[in-house]
Amino acid sequence: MAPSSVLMVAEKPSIALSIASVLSGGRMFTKRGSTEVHEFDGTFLGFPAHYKVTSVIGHIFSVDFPSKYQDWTVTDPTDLFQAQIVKTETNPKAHICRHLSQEARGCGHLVLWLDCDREGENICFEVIECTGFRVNDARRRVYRARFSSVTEKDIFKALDNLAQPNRDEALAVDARQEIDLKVGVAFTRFQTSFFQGKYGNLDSRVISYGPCQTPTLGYCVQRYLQIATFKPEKFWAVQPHIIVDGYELQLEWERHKLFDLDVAMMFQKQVIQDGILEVIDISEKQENYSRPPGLNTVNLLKVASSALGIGPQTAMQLAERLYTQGFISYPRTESTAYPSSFDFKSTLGAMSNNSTWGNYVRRLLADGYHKPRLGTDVGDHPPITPIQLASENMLGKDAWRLYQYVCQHFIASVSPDCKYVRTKVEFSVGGEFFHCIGKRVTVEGFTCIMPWLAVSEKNLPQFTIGEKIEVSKVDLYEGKTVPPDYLSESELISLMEKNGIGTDASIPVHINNICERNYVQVQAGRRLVPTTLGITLIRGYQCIDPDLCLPDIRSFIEQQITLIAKGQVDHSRLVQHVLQQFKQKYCYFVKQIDKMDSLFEAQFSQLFDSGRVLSKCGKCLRYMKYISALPSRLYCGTCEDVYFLPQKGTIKLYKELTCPLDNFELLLFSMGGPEGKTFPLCPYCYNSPPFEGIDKLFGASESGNFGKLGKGAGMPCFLCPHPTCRHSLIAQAVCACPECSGTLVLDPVSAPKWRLYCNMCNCLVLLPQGAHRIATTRERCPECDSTIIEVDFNKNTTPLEDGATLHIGCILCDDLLHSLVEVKHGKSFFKRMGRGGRGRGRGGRGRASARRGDPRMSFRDF
DNA sequence: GCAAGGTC
Repeated sequence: MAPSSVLMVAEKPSIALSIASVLSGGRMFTKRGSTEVHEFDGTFLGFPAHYKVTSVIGHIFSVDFPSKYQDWTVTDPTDLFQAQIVKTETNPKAHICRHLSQEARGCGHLVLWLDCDREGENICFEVIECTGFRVNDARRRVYRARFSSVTEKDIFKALDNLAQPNRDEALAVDARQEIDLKVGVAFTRFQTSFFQGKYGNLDSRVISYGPCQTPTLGYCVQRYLQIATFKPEKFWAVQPHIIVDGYELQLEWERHKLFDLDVAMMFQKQVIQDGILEVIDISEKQENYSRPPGLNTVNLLKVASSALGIGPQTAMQLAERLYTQGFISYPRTESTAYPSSFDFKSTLGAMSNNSTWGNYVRRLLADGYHKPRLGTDVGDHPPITPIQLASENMLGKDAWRLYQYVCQHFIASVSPDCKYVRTKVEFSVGGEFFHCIGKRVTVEGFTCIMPWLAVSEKNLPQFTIGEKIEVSKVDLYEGKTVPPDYLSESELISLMEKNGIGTDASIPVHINNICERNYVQVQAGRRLVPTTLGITLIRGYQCIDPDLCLPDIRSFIEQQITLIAKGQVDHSRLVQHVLQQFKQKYCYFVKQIDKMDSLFEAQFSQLFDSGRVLSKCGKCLRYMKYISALPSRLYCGTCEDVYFLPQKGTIKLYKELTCPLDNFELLLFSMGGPEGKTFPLCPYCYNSPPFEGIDKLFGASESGNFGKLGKGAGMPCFLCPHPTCRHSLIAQAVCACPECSGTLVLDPVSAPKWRLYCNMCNCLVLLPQGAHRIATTRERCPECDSTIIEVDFNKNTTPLEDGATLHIGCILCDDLLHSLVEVKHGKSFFKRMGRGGRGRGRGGRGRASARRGDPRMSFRDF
């Protein structure tokens, strides 16, 4: 009987490799593919079997709305709460689903080695779906391997105790995905649409909302508000000094400080009047300063931010690289407990050849390293440890600093605790009590390797109980309470972890998000300072519905979906119930948005306060202002009208020319880059096309760039069918586009690099270069109906005989003109034009399908 | 254009 095939799937390629290496004893064949497949023969459940071990790369699918909900202008966000959702491949190019389906063919068993958490359980079912296995199929069985580390012992143990995937846990993740998507997208679309373009200096592409990012921002703003509303208070402290063995010693007051000057002065007077201190108690205490447990992601990120000045996003990227290069272990883990099988000796051995800590490590190995602290084992991955020794020039500066910390932390975790003796001497004088504290280190322990954590020693002179000492002076210290500093990134990470906002992998993403959305800025010492936009948003939520920005919103969702995970409630009933609650909150928020808007009004300038004057309004003939903040637009302060403009380019006045239809001054818009189009437009027509159906007639709504710009239909002059205006399509069109159903029009300001561009796609045709002037005429070519153009060559470079400069003809049918034009598409040549080209490349793809409804001849006929 | 979660 042929051995049956077993397909095993892990969450990432590295785990697949580890599992295959263990099960095959290193004798396997590795096949490339979407992800690697490791094959070998062995026994499975007591029978001979052929193994194939492969992996996914995280989630295979992610959720989104169907396309009919994708257009912001037609979808009411309220409808999103009841919308269908679809799962699509997260990374279609990776073809993971196809890969799994192919590998599963002919396999009689599927073993799921996904990470043992809820997300992993969810991915199990994604894998099952792709492979075509069914959970309760007696002929093709599905098994779940449960493992807490990728060690030989654990892998074999898991294989001997195969279980079933847990659908409830997977459904809990489905629920979270749907709730996060619907709530996040609904709020984001609404507030973006509401505020975007309303205020002049509100510069934001999208004003996002999310159950993780918004509470994260909330923490930063909360601290900001504490600082902003802080009222400093004066306080006073009595500070007696004594001189012992020639050294002056300042004593601390048992009352610490008082906020009443008169009372503090009264105590000072009492101490001065007495003038003699009595030692009333001396106590010594052994203090233990614990070595750290194993390093997990969150702690690495905190140290990276606070001590190394490396932000979480960058720190994770560096750690990821160190991991793939084999210098450190897997960097995404919550666990701080080392697996029982961890080989401390060899890891320490690897560390012993370093010049900074090598000596220490060798001593540790010789004297016997310490058992690490217990830590917590979440069952995901072992703590982050070094794997092999690296040097600075192997890694680069920041990667080296991060790596160095991983090494130091590891060594510290198996070092002795630091121990010191704390001495407290207490005094009384004038009925008041004072003390001083000394510290003497007895065992440096792990602080040798983490010197920045060293206990600072303080020596005290010898005192005896009952001893009387003269007070040398009594100061009254005056201080002022100070506000806290802005929230540090490291503090924020702690808060997020504690309150269950995000995970070790996603915490850096959320922090990055609120930076990118312009809600906070990272300032010196990696402290997060909220921007006006960030503050105004949070204050707005606080006015309307504080729940929206509180951390509880995340824990609420988590706690609800946990009911699904435990099988206590039905998945879809719970999702409907939670969404109903959020929908109510959403509707209330929409109803109350004026409250938030009034805060925006106070913080952001109205449109008429900002912008520079650019062009004249055709209605009132006064100048309008150009507002460059996105989305860029014109604002007429007199008419109080807004005219949206094409985005992502530069705009200027076009020679004070005006539109014959509405008298608005024309503008010239240039898209970026050397091959970007430049075209004229009338601000009024651009927003309100004068001829019905114009956008549809010319396909502008599908042409990508123009139909969707700003909030108008987006009709520049090159789409305008005005019969006599010299800027219209009718006047500037030359011939059909060789690439699409558009029309090539003359770029009126392209001299001396004259060119035609397509009014629909990005096809570009270069005209005779260096010509003095090129213009369209009203004549048509009798052969192909293209517009006859007039070229006035430069007299020094004219190709015409006898030094003549003026030539009139059709660029398709006139031999001379045709030999001087060149088709460009984006940055590369794609087609050889005409008969006589001078060494231009041949080949390229075939032409586009037949013209639709454009009577003019095309390039095809050459 | 939008969320949060996995991994690269």
